[in-house]
Amino acid sequence: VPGSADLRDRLSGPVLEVAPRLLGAVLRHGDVAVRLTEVEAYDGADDPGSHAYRGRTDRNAVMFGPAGHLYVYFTYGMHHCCNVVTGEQGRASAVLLRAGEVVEGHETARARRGGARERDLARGPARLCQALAITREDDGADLSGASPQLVLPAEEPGTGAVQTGPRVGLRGAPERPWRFWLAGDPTVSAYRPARVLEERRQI
DNA sequence: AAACAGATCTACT
DNA sequence: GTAGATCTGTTTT
Repeated sequence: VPGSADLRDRLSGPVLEVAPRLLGAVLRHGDVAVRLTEVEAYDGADDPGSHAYRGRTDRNAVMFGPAGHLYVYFTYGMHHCCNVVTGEQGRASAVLLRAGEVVEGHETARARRGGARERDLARGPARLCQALAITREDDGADLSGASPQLVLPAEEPGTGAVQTGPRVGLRGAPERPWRFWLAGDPTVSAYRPARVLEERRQI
C-alpha cells in the first residue's frame, strides 16, 4: 500500500509529465470510484488559463500547497470541478479531471446523476464531481488517505494510447495542447471547439 | 456594486 | 450533433 510520500513524489514533476500519468488512475470517494480517462494540465502562475495566474486567493490557496491534494472549485452557479495539485510546493500547477469511467458504486453514482446513461455518469468535469459527490468541502483533501483516495496505475499508459489537444473552454491561452485523453475511450467528453471570436450578425 | 467564470441540460434539427 | 438558456461564489472596481 503506497504511502503519502510515494503519491506526492509521483505527482511532483513538471505538470506536462504528470498529467498523462493520471490517465488510468482511480479516484475513489466513499463507495464510488472512477477511472480517469481525460485530464488537462495547468501550469501555475505561468499559465494564463490557470486559476493561479493572478496569484493566490482564498479560493485557489490549495493550489499553492503540496502535490497530492485536491483543489475543488465551484462554477456556473451550480457545478463543481476538481483538480489534483502537482509539482513542487508553491508552483501551483494542477491537473483538472475532465472525465472518467465509473468502476465502482454504479448504483450510487447513477442516483446522484439523475439516472444518466452509463457512459455519461462521469463524462465531463462537473459530472465527474457529481458522481463522486465531491464539493468544496473536499477542497484541500489529501489524496493519499482512504477517501478521497487516488491510486496511480502501476504502469503509465503507452504513448500510443494517449492523445492530446487544446484545452476546453479557455479564453486565455487556448492554443496550448495540454488536454490528454485515452484514445478511443467512450467516456472522454465531447470536444467543444473554441467559439470563433467574430462579431455575430446583429438581428 | 458590478463583472466574471464556465459546464450541463433541454429542445431541436 | 448542435444551439441556446441557465446561476451563484469569487474577484475586482
